[in-house]
This record gives sequence, structure tokens and C-alpha cells, in this order.
Amino acid sequence: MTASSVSRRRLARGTLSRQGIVEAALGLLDEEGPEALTFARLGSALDASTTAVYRHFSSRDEIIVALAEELDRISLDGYEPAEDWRDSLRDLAWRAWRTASEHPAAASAAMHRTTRGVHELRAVDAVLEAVHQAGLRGEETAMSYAVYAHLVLSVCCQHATRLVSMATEGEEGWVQVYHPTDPAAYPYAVQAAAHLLAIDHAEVFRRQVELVIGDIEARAGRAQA
Amino acid sequence: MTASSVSRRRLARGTLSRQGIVEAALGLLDEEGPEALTFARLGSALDASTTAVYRHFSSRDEIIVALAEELDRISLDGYEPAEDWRDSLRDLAWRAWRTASEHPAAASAAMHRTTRGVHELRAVDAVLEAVHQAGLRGEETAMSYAVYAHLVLSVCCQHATRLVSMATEGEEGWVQVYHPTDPAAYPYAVQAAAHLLAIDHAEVFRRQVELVIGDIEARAGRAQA
DNA sequence: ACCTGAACACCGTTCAAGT
DNA sequence: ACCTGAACACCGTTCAAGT
Repeated sequence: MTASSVSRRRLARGTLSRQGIVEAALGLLDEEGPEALTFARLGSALDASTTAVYRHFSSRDEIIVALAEELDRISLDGYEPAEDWRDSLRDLAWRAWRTASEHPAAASAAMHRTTRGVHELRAVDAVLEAVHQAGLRGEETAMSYAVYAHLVLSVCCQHATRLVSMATEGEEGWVQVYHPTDPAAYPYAVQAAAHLLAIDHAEVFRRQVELVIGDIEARAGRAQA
Repeated sequence: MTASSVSRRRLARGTLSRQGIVEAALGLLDEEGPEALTFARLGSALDASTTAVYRHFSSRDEIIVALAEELDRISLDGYEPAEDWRDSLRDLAWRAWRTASEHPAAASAAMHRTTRGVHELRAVDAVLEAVHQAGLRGEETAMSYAVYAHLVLSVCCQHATRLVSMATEGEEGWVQVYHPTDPAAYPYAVQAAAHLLAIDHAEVFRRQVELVIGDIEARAGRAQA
């Protein structure tokens, strides 16, 4: 009674689509982790042959890029700029964080990729709009965009990777690190061990995002003065 | 006259070592990119059989973790705390950036991993020492450590990944993004296109690091007052 | 036009056999 | 104790054949 042995009928001609394949890939990654994204698993999840997906994607890498676009789409779904540009940047940052938290295997594999797609472009435009609304212009807008966007994407991507490795290896580890063979050589690490284990990663991200927002605020104030 | 067909003699008993294997792996990644790290390539680079490495590492993943430790070792080589804690944090940040720039394929694959090793511990201790020197204590030290360390590692890891994909695909891409089919829908992106293409990623990193240092400074001042 | 099934080169890993 | 070579299961990809 395995899933792959149930239906052996030939698939109708137009059953498969890029969007359907991407959704199946995302479901596979969500439920079975990063190793699950293979043409064989994807095929049987779609009740299709191992090679059917090649009609719609020319390589595994192209599926990863499509997944990145799908994560952008999910993140931005329902987004509207806030009245205050600070709230727009907060909203966008936490949307990325939430997507990474809810789809860690997909985010870990895809979030660092440039898609050149429409949803990525929407995200870029949304951040630039907020920075523009803050009062920055020209080159300064681009720099602040990059400071914000690189930080948010990098940290969320790493957060996703951490969630995946926690699911795979079990627990955070680190324990060994803070019981080194020669504790006297690493006094600060030994002393901070308990606090480091108790760190709230979301709170760390919040502080990082607020730092960038504060910086944009300061630069905008200077520009107006 | 391929490299693998030259020497076919059996390797002496103690020729292979963990450090030698790690160095060969790093060389392979540096010279041939992320696809080059396979047991077969590693074996022939070491003039050994495909499976010889298994005597020293029990899986491919264990090699990746050892590479992460090696990158920590390379980064910290010769590090001494500066008089001013700000310069210590700057030094540590740019060491990570330089390592990511010089070994992009290895950094992209390994830099996000926790090693539980001695060089990672040295790095943690060095950052904590600087934050302590700034004047923070207890939980606040741990939080500021995390804000700094997560940012530096995440951004450098993403920088490495970007370098790898530039080498693979050629050029930054993005061009397509900033010539969208419907430019009117993304006015801010279209307007900022030229500036976005001209962004200096090192300057972005510099600003991110200075933001965190400024934040630690402000918190330390508040704590003392 | 789209899906299937056989086939190929490659990869991580295991294990019995050599020295 | 450490290295080799055959073997296995799996994976991405290609391609001729079906409908």
C-alpha cells in the first residue's frame, strides 16, 4: 500500500504544470526534509514518471529557482505598504522570517538564489518604496536597500538552515563547545555559555532589523536637514 | 597524461591524514568549484583510491564540517585583540569576509555549519572578549554577540555563494530584473536600477558591521551611565 | 505536445580482500 | 592499521518510443 504502487495509469496530457510541480516540491521539502527533492520522489508525489518533470523544468537547478520565486510569492502575499515606512520594512522583514520558519528546507535551498522573476522584483520594489518614503534618494536609496535586503535575506536563510540541521541532527548542539577540554583558554565563552544557549533568535533578528531601520532614519534626517 | 593515470603505486600506510585531506578538499573547491568535492576527485587529488578517505572521515558531511573548522582556523590565524574593542570586531569581521572571498566554494558549503571545534570556539571567545571589553555583561553580552556573529557569518556566507554563482553562471544577472515586461508596475526598481547594479558589496558589509558596533557602543554607554 | 521507460555516467557508502 | 577494488542503491539527465 505504498503511495507509489497505488495508481499506475498513464497521466492525462495536461495534468502537470510548473505551478503544480513547484507546490509538490515545496510539500515534499516541508514534510520530508532537504533530501526529498529528487526527480524520482517528485514524480511519484505527482503520480507521474521519474522524468515527466523534465517537460516543464530543464534541470534540478531550475526547480530550485522556481521554489525561490514561490517563496517570494508566499512571503509577499497580501502585502500592502504601511503608512509609516518603518512599519513597511518591519512587515517585509518578518514576512521573510516567517516564510523561512514555515518552509525551512525550501528556504535553506532556495532563499539565497536570485530568480529574476516577478515576485522577487515586487519585493525589491516594495523595499525601495519604503526607503524612498523615508526620504532617501539616488545612490543612498540603493545602498540602504542593500544594507537592509542583504541582512534580511542572509539571516533568514541561515535561520532556515539552522532549523533544518536541528531537525536532522536533533537539538542545537553547542553543548560540546561550551564544555571545552581546556576551559581556561576560553574564559569568555565558558562564562557566557548559559546565556548563549538561551538566546532567542527571533529577538536577535528583531534587533538587527531595528538597527537598519534606525540607520535609514538617521540618514534621512541628515539629508533633510 | 591525465593526473589520475600517472602514479598507480599503492600509497604508504600513514600518507593520508585529516589535515592533508582537508587541505586537498579546499584546494579542489578553490580551483574547480563546488562540484569538485567528491570522493573520487578527492582520492585522485591525493593519489589514493576513491574510498581511502573513509578511513579518516566517516561521511561527506564530516568533511564539510572539517572544512568549516579549517576556514575558522584560516580566518583567525594571527589574530590578536586590538586595544580598542571596536577594532577587534572590525578585524574579526573583515577576516571572515576575506576568507569568504578567497575560498568562496568552501565558504558557501561550510561557513553556515556549527563545528563544535576548537577554532570555532576561539572565534566565539574573541567576539565575546571584545563585547566584554566594550562594557557589556551577562545576558546583554550574549545578545550583542549573537547580533554581531549571526550578521557577519550570514552575510559572508551569502557573499561566498554569490561569488560562486557568478563564476558558474557568469556575471551578476539582475539585468533582466531591471528591464521588466511591465516597468510601470515597479517604478522604484526601474528608477534605482543603475544604482543597484553599481553597489559595492564590501561597502554594504562595512555599513552593517559599523551599525552593530555603534549599537554595542550605545548599549555600553547606557549601562555605564 | 506531453508522458513513459530504458539507459548512461556519476555519486556516496559498504565491505571483503590485500599488504 | 590502513589502503584497494568490487559492488550496491541512488541520482540527474538523455533519448527513443508510445499515445
